[in-house]
Amino acid sequence: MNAAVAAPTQKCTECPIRHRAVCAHCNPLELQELDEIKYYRSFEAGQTVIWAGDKMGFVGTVITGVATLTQTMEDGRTQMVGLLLPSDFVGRPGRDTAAYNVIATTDIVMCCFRKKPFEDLMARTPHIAHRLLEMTLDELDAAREWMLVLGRKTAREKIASLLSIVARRDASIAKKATVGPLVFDLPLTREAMADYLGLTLETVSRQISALKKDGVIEMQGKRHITVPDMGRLMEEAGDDADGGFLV
Amino acid sequence: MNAAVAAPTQKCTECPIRHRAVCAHCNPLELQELDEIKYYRSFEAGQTVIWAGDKMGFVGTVITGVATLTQTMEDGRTQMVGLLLPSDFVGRPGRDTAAYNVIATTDIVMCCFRKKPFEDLMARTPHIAHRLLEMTLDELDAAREWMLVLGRKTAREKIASLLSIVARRDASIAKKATVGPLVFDLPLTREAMADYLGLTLETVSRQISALKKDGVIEMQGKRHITVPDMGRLMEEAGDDADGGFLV
DNA sequence: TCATGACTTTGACCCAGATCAATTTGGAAA
DNA sequence: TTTCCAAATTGATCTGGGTCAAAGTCATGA
Repeated sequence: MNAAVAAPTQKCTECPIRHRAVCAHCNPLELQELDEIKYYRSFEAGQTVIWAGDKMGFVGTVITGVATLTQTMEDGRTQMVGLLLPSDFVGRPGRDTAAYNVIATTDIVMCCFRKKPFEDLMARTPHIAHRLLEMTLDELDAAREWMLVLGRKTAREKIASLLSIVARRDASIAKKATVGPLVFDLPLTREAMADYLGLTLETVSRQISALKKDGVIEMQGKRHITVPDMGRLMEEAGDDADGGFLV
Repeated sequence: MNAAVAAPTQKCTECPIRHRAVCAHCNPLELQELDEIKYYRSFEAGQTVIWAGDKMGFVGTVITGVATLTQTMEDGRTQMVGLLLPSDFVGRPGRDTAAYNVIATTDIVMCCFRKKPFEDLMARTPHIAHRLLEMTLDELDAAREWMLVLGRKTAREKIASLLSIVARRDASIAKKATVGPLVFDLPLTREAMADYLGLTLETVSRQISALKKDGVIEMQGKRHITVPDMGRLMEEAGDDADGGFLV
């Protein structure tokens, strides 16, 4: 039950998130040593956690809520490069300025560690580096999966891919069965979805309407979504139905 | 001079590649212990090093030549998700099947380590995990930079971005000055460039012709390129001229 | 030298998604 | 309850890049 004191190499038993050994219910890095230097910070929806280029004196994980990592070009075009759901790690040991804007899209709570103590502990504790390497490799896989979405999928497939990712992450966390209808809240505005997928918000809106019309999804209000058939949604996303998605 | 025996934490003095502490001239992971278990493999241009899903019993780094990491959808759409230039690492400790197709686009030489001995050594040698974490974080940055290219740049900007990356990597390795004209060979076919950038090969060809016509680049034959003004090229790529690119 | 075939370029046309422009919706505050 | 307004939807039109098709180039080996 008490996942916080599970052996370091053991996966969290509460949250069977694919490819992720830690989750919001656990000590984010599964190490008791870290408990002593952690602290919590919360941010409101819309708040910027940190701007690209700013000094970043901490690392941490998202405990609850959703944040995004974005890049912006001088003319304002922006691309989301990371979607931070509960259990995701933020920050980079060994670098002292943030490379991306980190923005809370819902109210969030983060578990943070000041960078210096964290790095010291990491130097002393080989397991942290292993854990962090594993997490970083998972993130790299997710980024590469996303590159296929950005480079080769149609607008409809892109939307279906995003819904599929959020639905599965949400379902994992909530420990719902993966068969039968799936219900979840979209934690992103249409604009954020557009920035995620390299589209405009109008196209996002149109494609969501189309998926709704075709019965792939049902909506209650603007954010609450029901997926009657997850297999159908994944088919729309252009994925093998057995699910290659790594997020 | 003998970079292979440099202290593990020291950057390679031969190849000042931004964000990368190792290069083709060095022991790929800067650890003498690894010398004892390494072996070399070469592949001819066009050869597949490994298919996605196949068992992968080794990890390694590219020593010379260029390879690519690609993903393919059932209908044949393919997206390159990694460009492996000399010093880049391939393979993932802790996973036994390849996640992507690895294809040699030129003749290549790789320095390999059988996975089991490598993992054993990694468990015993904390520095390897740190080194690998650092490299993986660099790759993640590169992947995210690439996501901006895929999601938000125009075809012309995409081509300029790719040329800019290859030019800089090539220039770094060859230790050329970064001012004045830059000369290099494109190690990719038009089709591979298209798969990198999420374009068609026709669009790639047209945009290269356009950059040539506008004097941004000059070409001798189909692969040999001269960049008279690197700043101009980076401007075309939509980057700040001080160079944000992480590859 | 010529034939071969892979790679590249160029042209003509089309369409998915962008852009511009109104509305409409739904949730929160008064 | 009504008001308000950011977020979302929908329509009309435009265009960058895709698609299909036809040459052009060049390295290779017979």
